[in-house]
Amino acid sequence: MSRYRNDDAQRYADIFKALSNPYRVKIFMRLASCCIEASPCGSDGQICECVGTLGKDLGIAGSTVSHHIKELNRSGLVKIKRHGQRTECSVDLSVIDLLLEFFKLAEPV
Amino acid sequence: MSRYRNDDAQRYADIFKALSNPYRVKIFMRLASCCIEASPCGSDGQICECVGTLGKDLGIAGSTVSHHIKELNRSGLVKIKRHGQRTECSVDLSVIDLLLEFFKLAEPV
DNA sequence: TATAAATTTCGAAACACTTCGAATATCAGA
DNA sequence: TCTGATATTCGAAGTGTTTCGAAATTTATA
Repeated sequence: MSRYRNDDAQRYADIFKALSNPYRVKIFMRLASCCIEASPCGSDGQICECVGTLGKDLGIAGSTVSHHIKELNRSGLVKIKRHGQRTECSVDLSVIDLLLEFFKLAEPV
Repeated sequence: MSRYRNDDAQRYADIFKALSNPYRVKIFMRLASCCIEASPCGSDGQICECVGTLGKDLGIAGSTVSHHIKELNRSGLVKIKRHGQRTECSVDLSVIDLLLEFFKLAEPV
């Protein structure tokens, strides 16, 4: 067990739970992709999308999209920031690094 | 959305759901770690642990450990193989590679 | 200030997950 | 073949998740 810190299990479980729903995975994919494809749309040059555009192609109610984004935010995967009428969302890269480390530790040296 | 294949969302959600429980994360950590720390204990030289040893420090019923391992297996994260009285478990490295790619795509280039 | 747009909160229904102990199954060795 | 060790399946209770539409909130603009 020593390659990992056993105390971190709950933290990782929370993050993976946030990605355990296909709609949330799609939202995450989209946010992660727009860092490259879209031009910066955030208020401070940070790249993000808002709840409305994220829910557009998902075929679920807006209230459900809002709920899913809140879950992603709670886990730390996604940052949200109100700007005017819109809530802008973006992937938090520090959590991505954490997860990359998590799975790198599972690979043989 | 084009850095990712939208159709893969369900597959990823299934894998992350398998890791959305802290006991399953602990089991995964332990299986991932023993590839280095423990000497090979699998029947064919493959490194693994059995249900009993995995559940030892978890403080939950054996039937629950069995259930969690089945979930990990269903998602493809863990291979299981009956050998004698014991069921040997090991991490499937191809899924680890898949997940490393998933999160690498979320990092800016 | 009044209205419209974007989002969140709320309550409810349906469904899925977690965990246990008891019962059952599988297998090695006496 | 009988026994003990290991593991799985089953049924049940409690809890958590998903989704919706309606209502409320927040903010820009007429």
